[in-house]
Amino acid sequence: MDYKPQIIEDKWQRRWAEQNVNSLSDAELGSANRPFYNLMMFPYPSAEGLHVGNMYAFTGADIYGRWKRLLGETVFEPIGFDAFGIHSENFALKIGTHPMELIPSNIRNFTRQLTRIGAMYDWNHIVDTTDPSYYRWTQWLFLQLYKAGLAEKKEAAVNWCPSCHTVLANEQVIAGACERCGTIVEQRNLSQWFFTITKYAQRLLDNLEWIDWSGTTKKAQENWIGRSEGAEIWFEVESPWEPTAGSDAADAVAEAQAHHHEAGEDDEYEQKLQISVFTTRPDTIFGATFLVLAPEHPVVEWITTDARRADVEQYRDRAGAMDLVTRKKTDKEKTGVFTGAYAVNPATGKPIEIWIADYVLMEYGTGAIMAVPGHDERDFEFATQFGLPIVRVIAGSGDTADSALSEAYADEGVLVNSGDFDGMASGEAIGAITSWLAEQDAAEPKVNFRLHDWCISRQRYWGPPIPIIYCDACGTVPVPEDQLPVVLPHVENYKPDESGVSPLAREESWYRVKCPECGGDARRETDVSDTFLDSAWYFLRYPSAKRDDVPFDAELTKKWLPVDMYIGGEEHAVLHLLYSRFITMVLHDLGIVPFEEPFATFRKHGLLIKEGSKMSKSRGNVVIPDQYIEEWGADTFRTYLMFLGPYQEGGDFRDQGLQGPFGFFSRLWDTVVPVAELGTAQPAGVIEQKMHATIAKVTDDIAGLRYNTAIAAMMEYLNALREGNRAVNRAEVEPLVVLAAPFAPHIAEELWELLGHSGSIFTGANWPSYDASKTIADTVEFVVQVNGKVRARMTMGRGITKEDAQAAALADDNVRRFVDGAQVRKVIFVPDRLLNLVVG
RNA sequence: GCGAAAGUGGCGGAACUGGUAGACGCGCGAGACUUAGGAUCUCGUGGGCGUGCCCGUGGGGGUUCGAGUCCCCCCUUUCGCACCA
Repeated sequence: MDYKPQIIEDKWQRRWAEQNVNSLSDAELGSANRPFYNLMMFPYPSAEGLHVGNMYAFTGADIYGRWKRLLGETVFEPIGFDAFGIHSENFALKIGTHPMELIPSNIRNFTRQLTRIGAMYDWNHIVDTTDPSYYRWTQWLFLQLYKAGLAEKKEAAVNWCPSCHTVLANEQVIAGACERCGTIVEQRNLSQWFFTITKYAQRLLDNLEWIDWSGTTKKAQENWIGRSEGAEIWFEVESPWEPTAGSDAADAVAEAQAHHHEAGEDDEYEQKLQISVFTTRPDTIFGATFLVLAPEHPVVEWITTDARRADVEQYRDRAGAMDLVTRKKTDKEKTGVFTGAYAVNPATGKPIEIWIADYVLMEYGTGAIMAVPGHDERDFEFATQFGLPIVRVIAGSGDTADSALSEAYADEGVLVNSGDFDGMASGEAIGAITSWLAEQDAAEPKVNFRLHDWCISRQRYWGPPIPIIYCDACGTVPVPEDQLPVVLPHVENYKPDESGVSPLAREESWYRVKCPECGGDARRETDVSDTFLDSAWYFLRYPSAKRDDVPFDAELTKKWLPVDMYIGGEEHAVLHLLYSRFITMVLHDLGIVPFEEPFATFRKHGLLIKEGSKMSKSRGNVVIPDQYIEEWGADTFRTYLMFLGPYQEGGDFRDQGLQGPFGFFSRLWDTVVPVAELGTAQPAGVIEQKMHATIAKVTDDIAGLRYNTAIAAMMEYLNALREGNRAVNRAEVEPLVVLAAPFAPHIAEELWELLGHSGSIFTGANWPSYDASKTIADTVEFVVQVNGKVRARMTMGRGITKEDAQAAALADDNVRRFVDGAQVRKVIFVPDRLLNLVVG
């Protein structure tokens, strides 16, 4: 009887489904004593089907879950579909099938594939983000944030493809062009909904200290949040300058005045406009020889002089037409124009020119910088280009106050040309100058974050409608919670157009509604929300997937969350994983969930490559799991994926490699089948030690996700069992079947049954235990070195003394060749390992 | 540019707090069984020659009785962020 994986796998997959082996009933969910929530990142159900990358992630997570289950924990391992979003919609447009038909068929295909890979998913607790019973609660979530003042609508620059008539995400713009049609993308200002995640920046950063996540993932979040400390400094715009009464400019001045009055200033500052800048280097302020504003900075139109207005307008138009990706390219030449206006450097009291340039971004800091060309590379380049003054205010070692600058000196040093601060170290001067300016009410210490507010609105069709109604009388009105979901209507023409609004804005019968407050005529928000909002809370939904009265049941949430183990790709380090943390933190603050971090443990898995190169459709080297599973069986395929490299680092997929695990399972089969007839016996002496050591190693390796070495250890053990053609007994082989079960569940089930057990190995077996004292062999291979070089290896009893070892070593002919005639100066003895004789 | 990780046989990869480099597997070589099997089983497999030695973990220094592992400098690759002030 040969090993026939396809027959076995079919049998057990059928049985698991029929007997509900892998799903938890609601009663079990509610009563579990040792709940373990084992989560993997739910897939986007693409039309291409399950990718080997998905399977790699899922298999690694499934092994962990199955192992926990064999350890006696109640493991909840759900799966779902992240099916809304631009990818699905674009693909639907391309092939001309409506997403409402395409997605369900993709999901059916994924379900088939996910069953075939042999993961123990709880098919009774599926989540599909496009199901109204799910997105109803996504909309509910939006309303909670709205009510908490964390959702607001404001104008923002977005990428717009004039050919596809749509907004594009930054990732969809390749070298300034639309990824689909190649048209050059423009910037448009559209009114967008934002979640103010920036209010949580510091906490999101602080909690990274204690959550148990892969280090690289934490680092990526830390960089993305991008905290920088420095100062905000105010530069007065020089008179003569007067705002027109009632203008925005006048309001801005009034605001500045209020600020000064608050600070107890007298009226000296009346009628003055100030431009605030953020800098991490206030120590260089004496070298700030001009200001640069982002072209779209609101102050620009008020301060520009008549003589310069034409040039300024032209430059602003050009910058505005440029797409965001090209604009942010670092290697392009610096451009900019002078506004004609001057500001006063608060440190030197001297007037400096105010320029606009596209290298200054409105979205970071205050949208304006003090340019210090002597000590900032970009400012240096700009000043050189336009002949602006460059002053040295920091001296590095060997520099004097007058040393010429051939390039920006951005390092620390000693202050020069800085008035009373000359001679101070730059590090110290940061604080000293900030305080000095603060006394004059010209600056304050400031922490700035790179993180932006999360723009969640999309002018698209395939997403959950944002549950907001606009009423002329009442303004912005949230849809009452009892009227959720706002169902996404089936729209024939869901193609985005030139208008800059969602296709839903063409559905008058849908967007015309009565105001929930006054009953008057009103209009729905026609934008839908970002897919990342769907995935920012799905893990909360799984245990309560079947509830339609609440988004998540309080008791179940308390019992099962935070997620115990979350495994996923590093590509989501900053988006999904950050948004989920933010949403959870908000829900915590609103008293809705009792924890503020959603994932107690997160481990990233590595990336798979194929025969040394990246997998891609264009290379045609994408591994499709189905073919391999059909050929080799799911057990072999799963095990090979885990064997080809360290799980957290990824590895190189080579077709020939499948032979290894397949041979292992064939030999395991050949070894166990004859044993099934025999009774239980004690493991043989030599085998017993190896068995305990193997159980210890496999257990430890799985816990650390070192699956490749766990598999190697099982192979070694099987090789030891088969060595010398001895009779193998049941006590030697049964633990191995259980060790292999997380990796190869089907063959493990079959062998378990052949060994005379009834029911599933996952409910019937216990993870084998080991006796630590039995993991150690009685003899060791002992090494003798002379001057650090190995001269002999000898088998010794464990615990041999230094004296005995030395005597044995000196009795060895080869050792003697190197020792005789020389003086032994030193003897190094490492118990049970080696003896090093230092001679000379 | 900033941040992170990694460079080990023909290949994928092992190697605990410094202590036998190359576990396990692929591939390859020889043999056994036998004859269309992607088999199975035994033995071998880092390189070099003088067959017990020499050389070997990206390169160069250093610490040490002993370095893949620790320290310094350099090179290369991959990934993330990037005109972030």
